Amino acid sequence: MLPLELIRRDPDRVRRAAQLKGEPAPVDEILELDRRWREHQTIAESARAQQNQLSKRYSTTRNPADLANAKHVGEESKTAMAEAEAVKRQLDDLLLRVPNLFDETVPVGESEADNVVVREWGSKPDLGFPPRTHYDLGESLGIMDFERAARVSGSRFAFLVGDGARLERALAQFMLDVHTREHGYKEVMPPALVNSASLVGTANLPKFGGDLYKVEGQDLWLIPTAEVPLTNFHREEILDVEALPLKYVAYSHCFRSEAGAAGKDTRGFIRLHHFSKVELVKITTAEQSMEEFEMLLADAETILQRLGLHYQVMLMCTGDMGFAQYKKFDLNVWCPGLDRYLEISSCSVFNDFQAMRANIRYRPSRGAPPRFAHTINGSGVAMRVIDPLLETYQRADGLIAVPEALKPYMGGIELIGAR
RNA sequence: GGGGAGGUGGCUGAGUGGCCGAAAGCACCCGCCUGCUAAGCGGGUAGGGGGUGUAAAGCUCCCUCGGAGGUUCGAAUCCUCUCCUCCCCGCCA
Repeated sequence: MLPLELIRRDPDRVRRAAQLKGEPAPVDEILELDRRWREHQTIAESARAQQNQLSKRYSTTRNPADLANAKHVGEESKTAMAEAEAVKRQLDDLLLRVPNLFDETVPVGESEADNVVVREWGSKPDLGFPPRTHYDLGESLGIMDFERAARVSGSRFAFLVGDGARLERALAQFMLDVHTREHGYKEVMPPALVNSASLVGTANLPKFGGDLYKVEGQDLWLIPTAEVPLTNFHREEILDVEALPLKYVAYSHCFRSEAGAAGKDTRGFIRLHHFSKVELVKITTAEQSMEEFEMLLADAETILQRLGLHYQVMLMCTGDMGFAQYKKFDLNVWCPGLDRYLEISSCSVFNDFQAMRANIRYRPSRGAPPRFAHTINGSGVAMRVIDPLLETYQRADGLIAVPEALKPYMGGIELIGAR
């Protein structure tokens, strides 16, 4: 969230940022509630101060008049305090609904049409035959099964079978190895269920609960991404500045109910209720965060480069970047069969927006007051990288060549789908 | 799931109704002392919020001893609920 102090001092800046992001921001209500909260709090606290004084005096004098007065102002303070707390609760709830500001380098725009390609790597492959889609290939090779998944679970689920399942395992292993051995991330196996406080921390709640699966009757939710447990790993902590940046990588399963998304990307291994990915999370100082963000993006790109997949780096515009993000890049990988780019990674920096919600701080130097950390995350990368991989490495005979980087992880096989 | 013991500051740990935002120790910081270091001596060091202040500092008030309620003029301390940790038993991948 944004500091209340900032909203007080420069409400226009907050309003403008929200407007350019296409998000509502209850700035006027907040200012009014803030005024009322402070008013009630002042009354309550001065009554309380009187009560403390009288109580203290009574403890030595045992004067019945002090006791009576203490009781009286005690009641006054209780009433005013209740009022102040009620207002504060409303205020806090609204504060959680104010979108983040954005970096000055973010292009202003309304939709994905205004996003900017900042660089490309590789080029569209020329297969020399009409390319097939990954789901066509996957089903005919028997490595993806959507029909049975629909029967077992419902629409938008998938089975990976045989070499397909092995490919997922190989990719996870490969990505984790690169990030832990070469990029210095610490591997984590996080819980897939988290409580609502964690989801508030990463800003999935209170606004986006509809996208999540919740366990009935319990304060537990299935994670939509490992970002949630990884970022909240240090919730309510004051970190040692020497330990920063903290870098974590996790392979996890992700669950999204994707409300309202019906009709788009209904075919293929694309928009599933349950998928997996490798996620990168960093916790840094304010000074380091932009540099660490660029490095995290490069770490994610490394995976695509090693896999030999053509991609573009897309800088998201204000209208397409989301509620919590301060700046965001997508990595879009070319899919010859789908004949379009598919988002395989999304890398974001949040500044202190999440850290304020999750209360993650560090002490810049000994004796200095704690400051909120900056958080960064990105997919490194999503398992649906399988899609461009199948489509890029398909052969005219319908089999899939195993990319060099994955060969050590695929048990020596050269071709996927060969009997 | 059943029975028992606990959750206090950066850490260890005392505190069972007011003199406690909290002893003592460790760690850390400043100073003294010492040829240097160590030891010793003196002092300091929790977080959040309101008011005041151009701001930093300062001054002042309030809150916080896992969390939420309650009793009381007054709660770390008493009561209720809840979460978490540890030990024993049961069950289990």
